[in-house]
Amino acid sequence: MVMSMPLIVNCTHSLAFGCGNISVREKTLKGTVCLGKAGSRYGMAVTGDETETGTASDLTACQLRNPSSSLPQGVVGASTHSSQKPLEEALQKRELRLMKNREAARECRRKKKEYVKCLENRVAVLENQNKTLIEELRALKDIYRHKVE
DNA sequence: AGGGGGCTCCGTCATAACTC
DNA sequence: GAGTTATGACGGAGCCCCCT
Repeated sequence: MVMSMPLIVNCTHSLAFGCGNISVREKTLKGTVCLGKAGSRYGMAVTGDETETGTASDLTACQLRNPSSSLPQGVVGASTHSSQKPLEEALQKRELRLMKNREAARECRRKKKEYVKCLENRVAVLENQNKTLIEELRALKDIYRHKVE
């Protein structure tokens, strides 16, 4: 995407996804572009300057997916030398967290879809406007040409 | 029929950003 | 600073289409 100026698109459904600047935050393992929270949390941004940072994304998928690392503190190995209660509590806490995150992910995807649809609509509107303006310009040029002749 | 590729959706993880 | 929320990345599952 090449944009010299951030294109602000007024979109009633923009919600968390503003239409600001999109910057390439980092290069990932798959080589996909990460739409970072560069401008602000509530803005997608498009700028010319790309940065490449060494973050957790530089790790392998396996390194990132150590299952035990995601367990609440105290869960790993807790069963070996403590009663069952803290373990159960921790597992419950984890379940709750996963459930909340599941919901959050759903909502986030819904908003993103809505945002994309909104942008597509905006593109259609602008294309129509552009066509109309071109027509208008052509007509005015015609009128002018006839006048000078 | 079945297998491969592309697409979409979902759950999970990691982490930045936010809140208290 | 700890806890919470939002979101990109990733991998798996299911579906569809096309080719053999």
